[in-house]
Amino acid sequence: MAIPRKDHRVILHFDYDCFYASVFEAEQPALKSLPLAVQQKQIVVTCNYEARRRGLRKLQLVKEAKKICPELVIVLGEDLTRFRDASKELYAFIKSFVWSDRVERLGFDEIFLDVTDMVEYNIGLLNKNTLHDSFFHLDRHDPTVGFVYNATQCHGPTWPSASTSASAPCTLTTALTSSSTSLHLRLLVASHLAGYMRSQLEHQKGYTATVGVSTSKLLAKLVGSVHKPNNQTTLLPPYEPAEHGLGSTSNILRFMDGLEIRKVPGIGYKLAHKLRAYVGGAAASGPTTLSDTELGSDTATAGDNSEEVTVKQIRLLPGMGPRLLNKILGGAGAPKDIGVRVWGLLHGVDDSDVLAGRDIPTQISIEDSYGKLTTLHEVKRELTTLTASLIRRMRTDLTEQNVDSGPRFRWRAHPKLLRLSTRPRPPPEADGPRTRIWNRISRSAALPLYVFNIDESIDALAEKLVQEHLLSMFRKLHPEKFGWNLSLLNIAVTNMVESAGEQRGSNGRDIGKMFRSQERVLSEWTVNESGNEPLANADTDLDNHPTGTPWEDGDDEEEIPGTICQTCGALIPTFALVAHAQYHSAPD
DNA sequence: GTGAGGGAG
DNA sequence: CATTCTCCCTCAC
Repeated sequence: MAIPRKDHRVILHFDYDCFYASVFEAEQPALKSLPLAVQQKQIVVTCNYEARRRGLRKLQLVKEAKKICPELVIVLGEDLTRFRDASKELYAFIKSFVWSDRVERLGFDEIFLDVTDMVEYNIGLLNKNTLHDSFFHLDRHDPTVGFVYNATQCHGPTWPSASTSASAPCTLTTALTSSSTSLHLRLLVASHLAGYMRSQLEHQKGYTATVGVSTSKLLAKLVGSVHKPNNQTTLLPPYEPAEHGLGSTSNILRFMDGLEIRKVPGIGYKLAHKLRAYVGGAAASGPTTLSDTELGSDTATAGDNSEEVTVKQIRLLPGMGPRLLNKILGGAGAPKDIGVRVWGLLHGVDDSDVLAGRDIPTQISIEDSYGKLTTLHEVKRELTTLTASLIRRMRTDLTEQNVDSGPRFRWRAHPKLLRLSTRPRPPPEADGPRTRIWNRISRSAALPLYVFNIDESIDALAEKLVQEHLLSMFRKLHPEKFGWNLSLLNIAVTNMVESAGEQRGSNGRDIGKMFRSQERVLSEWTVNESGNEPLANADTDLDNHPTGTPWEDGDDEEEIPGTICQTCGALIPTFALVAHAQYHSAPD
């Protein structure tokens, strides 16, 4: 069995252009020609390119935005439902092109695809004599499905750009035998797939995307952003210095070197700040002056430190390497391997796989921010509103309709934990050089089972959850009777335990089937009075269960004595109650 | 297991 | 500076 080589992977990164604004434009096409901004609270979270042409930027205050562009059309985007729905729809659309299950969503508006198998298959079918008139096969089993393309050149822009004479253009003029050319061909073929998918996305769904083509998530994402919006970029070989003769350098390094460190995914605000501080402070004295005390001081370099620092500058610092990066970036709470990881990132190294999308999230949370939230009465009202939204979300994202005539809904997963977070507003005059930003604080507790009762109204459940759990959690967070001033409330459910159904991975289907038949067994017991086997037996006898079930052919809905399960909403016959409760109790 | 904190869009 | 409203992961305890 061949071991798949990481540097042979072909990865695409899709990034929908100004996604929130595009969702509104797709709903109301008349908006496309107007400057459009999406508002959350006092912030413009994103705006379309009409608005950007007039000088608007992301994350600007609405006040400033209006001043810059008085004719700006502003829509409210605090409710994320429409964005979540559009994101899911586009994800399913993109996924339908891809053969492997390696299609990973990042946030609402980005997708990574591993298209190695599609590219290899299509390279195998190329005819060297008619490359200019090739056919890209999108279906292994139906040779009529696909599109024609010119396999003698890349589709769309490249990095370095085709016009720069220094590097080989993205064409197939060289021998087909060198390793560089084989990578070249893979990326070239992938660029055509990317172009085709972008046009399908635009014409069938009305969304444009910016796409990157390379061999890792890191590189595909970074190179994609070279040509924005509504375009694509392929990072050309050579990817190894040795590949292209003496004196040449890897395009990976040349590309990475030009980037500002903050642009590199994995180097966030904090790490970039530490790196810039080191460049600014250690330039004169060198690496030996770096002491532990110096590293702990956040304020030593306050004020300045906003200078642009590139990957190259960091890489070429005296003594730079994983060890020094560990000293600069390590410390309390930092990952142990931070030095090696960042050193890899600076060199464009990223071995992480494109993960198959999960269909159950690890966490669901709802939050709102407030200008004034100071009384218990207000808090209780807001908690109730948020909780109702959260339960609504749990129902849409964690349940599915049953196919048969058992209970109408079944929970696909049960969160075990409830968490309440708040963010106290920083006291107005606690300033000076020691100003600490107050982050969120949180408390968690077991999530009571009654929230899973589908038959209870959402408002009633929300009221109950606030009264019986969230208020006491709030008191733990804020023991003082008053005097607090909150800028944010967040309620989350976490620690999902999947009840049954789809799992990830190659044999996940079989495991899924097994659990599904367990579900079927349970459902049968809710309607089948004649069954007398103990449920525990059904557990160990899944495979022998008859395929025909009593109610699948008949449409009879008989009235059966029993109890509605507080956990899954199923009607449980009295004799099965104990076993059913055991089924719900979480495995350790 | 809990809560803080850093990363992402 | 974070700001919005999320989601994911790792760390010290």
